[in-house]
Amino acid sequence: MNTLQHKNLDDCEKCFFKAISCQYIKTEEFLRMQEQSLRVHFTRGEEILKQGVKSSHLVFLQSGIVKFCMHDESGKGLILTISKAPAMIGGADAINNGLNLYSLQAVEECDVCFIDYRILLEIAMTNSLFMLKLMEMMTGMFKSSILNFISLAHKQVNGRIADILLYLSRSVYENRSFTLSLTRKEIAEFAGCSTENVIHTLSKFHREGILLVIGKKIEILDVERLERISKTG
Amino acid sequence: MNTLQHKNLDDCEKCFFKAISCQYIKTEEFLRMQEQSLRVHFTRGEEILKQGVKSSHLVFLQSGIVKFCMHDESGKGLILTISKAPAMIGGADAINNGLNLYSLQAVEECDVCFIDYRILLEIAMTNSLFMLKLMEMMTGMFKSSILNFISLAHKQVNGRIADILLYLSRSVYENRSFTLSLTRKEIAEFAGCSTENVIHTLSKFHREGILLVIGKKIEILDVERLERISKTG
DNA sequence: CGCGAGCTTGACGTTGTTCAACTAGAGTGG
DNA sequence: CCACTCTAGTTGAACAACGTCAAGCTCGCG
Repeated sequence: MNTLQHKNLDDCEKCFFKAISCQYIKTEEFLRMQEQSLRVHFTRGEEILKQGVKSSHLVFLQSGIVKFCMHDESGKGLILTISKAPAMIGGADAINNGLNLYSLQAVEECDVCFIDYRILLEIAMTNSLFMLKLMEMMTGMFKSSILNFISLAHKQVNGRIADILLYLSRSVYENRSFTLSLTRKEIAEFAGCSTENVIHTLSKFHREGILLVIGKKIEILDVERLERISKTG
Repeated sequence: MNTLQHKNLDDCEKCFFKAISCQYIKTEEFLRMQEQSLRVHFTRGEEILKQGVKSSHLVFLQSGIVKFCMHDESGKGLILTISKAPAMIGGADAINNGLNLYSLQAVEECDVCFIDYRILLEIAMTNSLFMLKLMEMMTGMFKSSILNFISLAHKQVNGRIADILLYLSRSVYENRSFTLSLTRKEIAEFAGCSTENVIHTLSKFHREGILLVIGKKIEILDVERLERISKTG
């Protein structure tokens, strides 16, 4: 499936999840968790988590970019959201009942930690503040996908693409200019429209001087106009 | 704003939230929470919670049906989901940072409890199992709206209306035949389409023998066909 | 009896999908 | 080193889906 690195203290030293955890729990508790955790490297296109499978681990993204996706009954793909590291990206389902709501797939090279849910819970049970923090991270995870949906569900394609570009620029690549790690087809699955429509819209924005589009390289030239398009739908 | 009933032991006796809570916490702890809680009655159209306002209370729906809604920049309404009692309907935002993501509005006569978040948290901090249960209820709340979105975001109107009808029938009214407490306009805001389109689609389903539609009264005659429409988009 | 809100219908233009044809780069194998 | 093929991207045209508009309907309420 993919190269599995050994648990490596060096990797965990600079870990964001460790930093947060150790504000609340003792280092030896973290190490106990770490022993039962897996750190795995994924390359573009590999599946990190599979929709419908029982989730027994909390999933934390150390580096890279992932997509949250689903396949509906007709087989068409569908992207819920895109997240960049560091972030909690899965496992909240473990709390409830257990089946993953969505699949996770690497969009770029990724490092991912799978943290054994039982041990995590065991530790969290003795530490309310830590539990609260976990809760916060999980609801935050849901929140961001809901916000994405809201911006997408009731607008037409111009506005949706504008939203996606603004989102990618602000929250993923954190730059007005970026090199897409998504294909046009993936953008289409994110926007809920056809690939051709994405291309038409991108080249329209390009013609109108809102964007600079050269293959995978995109630069937002006129942020305000893009925001206006996002608002007017 | 609305008629405010006094805290009434009788009302709380049959409360679902109490039943769940008291599996984990002591009765006197619950009573302490109850003292700082408000039970409020709402009638159709009244606003229970306002988007953007700081949330300081957990909101629990005792009886009735509510809609989760938002207003986008252009002022168009937008319904995230519909929930029936008993359910946790708001306040998960309190954990995070505080502003309500969405508004809540009564669709029918409703009884709602506002539970002071600080006291709830105080109690939950001393009781991990209770905290875990709360966490479960909150993630469940998000989950249901995500599931709704998924079914809606990437289908065309036929499929979306079919989904909404199936959802209302199964999860809200719990009957193949029901009397809508929503207007066509509200269904349109749920489905993300125009009011006219809702009407066209409903009467098409009626003509084709899938539904019986007489004003607000709807009966699903051919569940299988409706499911097929939901799947094929 | 008249008014207004919600509902219904059909016509028409816009938006978006589908299809088919074409281009460009990246392997692959002889 | 050159076909060959595969995938991603691009373009335009035809067609279907959907929103908008305008008109009329129905029912409840004053």
